[in-house]
Amino acid sequence: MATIKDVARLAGVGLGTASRVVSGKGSVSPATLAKVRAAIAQLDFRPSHAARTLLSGSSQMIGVYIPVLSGTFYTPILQIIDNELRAAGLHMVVAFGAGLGGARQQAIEGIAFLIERGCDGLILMTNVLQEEDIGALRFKHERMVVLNHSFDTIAGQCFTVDHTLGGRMAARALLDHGHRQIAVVAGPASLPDNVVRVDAFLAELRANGVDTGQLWLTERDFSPAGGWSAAKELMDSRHPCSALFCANDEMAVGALSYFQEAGIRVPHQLSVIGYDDTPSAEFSAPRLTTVHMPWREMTQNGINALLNSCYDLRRPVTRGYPVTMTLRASLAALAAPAKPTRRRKPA
Amino acid sequence: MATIKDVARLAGVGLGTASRVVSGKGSVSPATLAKVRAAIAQLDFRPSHAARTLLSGSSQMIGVYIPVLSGTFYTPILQIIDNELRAAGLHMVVAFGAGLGGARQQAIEGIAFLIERGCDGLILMTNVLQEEDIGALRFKHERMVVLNHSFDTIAGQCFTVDHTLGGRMAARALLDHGHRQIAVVAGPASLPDNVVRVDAFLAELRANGVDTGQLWLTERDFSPAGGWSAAKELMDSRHPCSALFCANDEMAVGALSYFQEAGIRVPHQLSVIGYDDTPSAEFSAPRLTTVHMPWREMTQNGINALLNSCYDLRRPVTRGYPVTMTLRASLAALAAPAKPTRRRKPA
DNA sequence: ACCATGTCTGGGAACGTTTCCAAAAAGAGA
DNA sequence: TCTCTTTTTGGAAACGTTCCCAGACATGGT
Repeated sequence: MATIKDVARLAGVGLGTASRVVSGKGSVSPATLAKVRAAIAQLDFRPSHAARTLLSGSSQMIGVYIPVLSGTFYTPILQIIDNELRAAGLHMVVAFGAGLGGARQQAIEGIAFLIERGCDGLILMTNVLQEEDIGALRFKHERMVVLNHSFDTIAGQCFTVDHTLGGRMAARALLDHGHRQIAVVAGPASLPDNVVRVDAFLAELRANGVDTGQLWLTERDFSPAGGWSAAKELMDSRHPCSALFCANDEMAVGALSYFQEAGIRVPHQLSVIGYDDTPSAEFSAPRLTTVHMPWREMTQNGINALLNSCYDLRRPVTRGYPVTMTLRASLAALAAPAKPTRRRKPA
Repeated sequence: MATIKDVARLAGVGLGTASRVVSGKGSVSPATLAKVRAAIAQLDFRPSHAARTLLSGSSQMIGVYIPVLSGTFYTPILQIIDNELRAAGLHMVVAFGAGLGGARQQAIEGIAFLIERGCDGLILMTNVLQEEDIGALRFKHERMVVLNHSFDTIAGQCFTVDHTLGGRMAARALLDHGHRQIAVVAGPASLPDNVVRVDAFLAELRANGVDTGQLWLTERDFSPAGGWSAAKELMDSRHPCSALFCANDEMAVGALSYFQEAGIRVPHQLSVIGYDDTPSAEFSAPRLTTVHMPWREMTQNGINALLNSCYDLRRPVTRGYPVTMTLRASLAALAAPAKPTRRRKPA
């Protein structure tokens, strides 16, 4: 790889002059400019990123931690981040959870990797860290934002969507369509964002006179396989219900797969709604009605806040983003509200 | 951030000694070792990656280029790469296609970014580059492998799966289940790997006496939306057929979504098979029969070859990986082979 | 001719490591 | 005690950049 010294030598100029041409700062005579440009082209010179980072202390790199790459939840957000950062002339480095330890240990290690790599700022998507981890982290690396989870100690650097509103809207959508016998597949009880949405969902049902005490509810791990097994368990239980709320789209997709297999017709026999509005909801069979969470707005504002703190910018940062419902075929109005839904035994 | 100078000063030793402790190379007396270790812990010292890279010329980083992050195709492969690299003590940096230019321009830019970043080696997943781009690239950066596509000029650095066999197996699966009236949704004609699998599929049908001249075939862009619209077009055409082959799983999932919507029962009225065996196939409705391509084997061998060339290793590299069928509910045997399938008009 | 005011240029210093090399210290054998 | 080896140590050099400073050179006003 050619260095700037080679460029300077070939162009017959000094180091400083060559550097001025490369960086575009400082004045250079037109004749020299042309000479150096030619040398750069001839040698296919590209400045060493490592050297620049070492000298300037800034890597122009933002690190992103996500727990897993698979699934349909994180990748769209990653895509948004990458686009925004590129537009700002920055680059994204991603770390995933990996290794032997538990989710918390993986997160700590992944984040350590990003710091070590010299990232100017960090974007963290994890809800398994404890406040104390954040405390230790803040000591090492101040410039970071957290997406989709709020840590009390750094609430100002956390950007979340309104899961209370999301849960409530899911309930409203079902109630508005006449459903009152509703089953729920919740996510892990250890994840605060899951708890918030499910609690809000149940609260809204109660506020409308639904007895949530006798409602069928189970907990799964946010995976399609979990949704599938939960759906099977629900059907096997023969618990009467006309609608199913899944706390994320992936579980809803898994549930739809089971219902098709079992011969349960969605939405005619059973309505299903999801949560998140990930790409997997758009072409499921049937297409999934789901709570559209403002991931894009959350992400963009988080990035803006981070860049402000990293590079002394004044990008606008707002909080509180609208939650909407994406209505698709998996939700239908209950024709006869009072009568329990008839269901077939799985084929 | 503390530097090794701070460590040396705090421990009361010279720079070289501190460095020896950090890198673990060279002999240090037990007493000094303890002192330096303590200083490192106290200052929470972490060696600067940039400085190491600058000095050694090796970044311990492997760059991966993929065209898009969304969808279910690339992420599992990315996950495999990340796991393998971590196990080897290396790190992965990913670049996606982004920006204004076409796919080819995006790939060139993304790869340029990876080179600039100082990656020791490159893993490229793209079939839009031309041989001449590879030629230009090879001039700049020799250490690279290409996955899922073969460039003649660097065939030894390309790792692919056998799409001829894959296409043939898809055909065999349908023929074995009695299907002879088969529709096809191909991928983009510009992508060689698509062409190979579809040609092999058709060839196998012909070899078994199916007249592929009058077979219904359309071309889409590998997306679920494309699969959906192709399925609709097929139904609207009222072309008689008992099975549909989609050239990838994403299109198959989109097609399944349409069939559900239109009231076409899969597999009873129409069998559907996909290609790739991505995670999206596992919990579709119905679950998708698909050609399981050996992505893991391909990826691992590609990584091995790359690491051999980057770090003078002797990891085993093989070629030619088994292709299998993953049989799921979307494929059923044709009960009455001679009789055309009855179909309803979409609701 | 002289000085003031620019514009342009070249090279040293610094960034944080590791890798040398030489020197100091410590044993070991006589 | 002296010499010869071995272990341990400290610091200079280098990696490729950018920034700064000083100097060269031109321009223009007196």
